[in-house]
Amino acid sequence: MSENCGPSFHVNEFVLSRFAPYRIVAMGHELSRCLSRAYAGEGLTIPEWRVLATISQADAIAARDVVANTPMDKMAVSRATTSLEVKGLVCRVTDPKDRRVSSLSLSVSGRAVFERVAVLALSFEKKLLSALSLEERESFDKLLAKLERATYTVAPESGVLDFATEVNKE
Amino acid sequence: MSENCGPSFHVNEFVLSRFAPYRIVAMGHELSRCLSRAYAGEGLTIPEWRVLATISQADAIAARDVVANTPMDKMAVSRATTSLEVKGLVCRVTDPKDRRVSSLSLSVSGRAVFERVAVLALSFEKKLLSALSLEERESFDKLLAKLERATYTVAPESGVLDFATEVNKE
DNA sequence: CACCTTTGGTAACATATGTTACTAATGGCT
DNA sequence: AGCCATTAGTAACATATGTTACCAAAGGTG
Repeated sequence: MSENCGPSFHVNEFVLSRFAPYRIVAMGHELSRCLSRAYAGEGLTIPEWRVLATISQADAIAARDVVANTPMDKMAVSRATTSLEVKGLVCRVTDPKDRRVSSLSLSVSGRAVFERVAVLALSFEKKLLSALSLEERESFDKLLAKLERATYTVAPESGVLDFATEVNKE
Repeated sequence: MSENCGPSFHVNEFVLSRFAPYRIVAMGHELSRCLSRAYAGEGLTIPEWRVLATISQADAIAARDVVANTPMDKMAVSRATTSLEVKGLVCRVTDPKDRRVSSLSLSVSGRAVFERVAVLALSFEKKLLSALSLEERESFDKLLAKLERATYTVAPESGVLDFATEVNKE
């Protein structure tokens, strides 16, 4: 009781509604839900839309690069890709140079679907950001970028922020 | 082709990595993953931790109020509450005034678990926000609050932002 | 006080997501 | 070439999450 030199804050400080990570997660959840209306109309699921949108950013892209550029593991990408292929929205071609990788590209109808959804998505973003002034928008963009950098500055291989060290050390 | 007076932006504007809602969702996903390490050590799942944290904010609270204050539907809350009760971390008592509602409160060990996790969570938040200066932190807080208001300013009963109207109108 | 409506919560089912292995293809390395 | 380590992707299983329908308790309203 006299050796009380642990973490410097008291638990009473914890108020869920003011806890930044929670607020971001909760908002992300709600945004996701709102946005899903845009692609649900096209019969797309969230991972399908993410894969579609990621492929759209290039002429062709390997599945592993989709994994590297989205918050999805390779299984999720694999599943979404398969169903997109079944729907005829993406073409999957085995790369002759390295027959392990499959090169993904949008079909004509895939690009059409993407464009219709993209228009809705941009409209949504516009409406959301209209809550901020131009300067505020720029400011938010910068702050978000800084936090992204902090978030993705990962511990060696665990792929996660190592926050326990600060607490556990004597 | 000559009547091209649709939405004012072109699809080429859509770049996933600059799409604000996506960035927020992706960051939320990563934060969630990082944070889960804090309560995984206590054997808690994400919804369990949310319920625990929400109950901790009051002496006792009805399950429906947990639903109202978290991004979870009532089924998710029900399940998490049941398992927390099984683990002896929360007490569920039927309200004698209205026997439909169950009043939830933390047990002694439940509070202990909460406090241990809360310390880790606060430490994590501190580390995350250390990427920002004090002024930046205040600024981010305000901007986030504005966006939250915009996000949760819902369409009548759908509970979602009504962004389609802007697009569909002639 | 019956009757209909609303509300809090759960059961049971369907779907989605995460995990662990496994296969196939490749790239060194000796 | 022969062998081991690595990589891309998937199958099969276990969990988790979402949906629908349901029950039991309240709250009105005639």
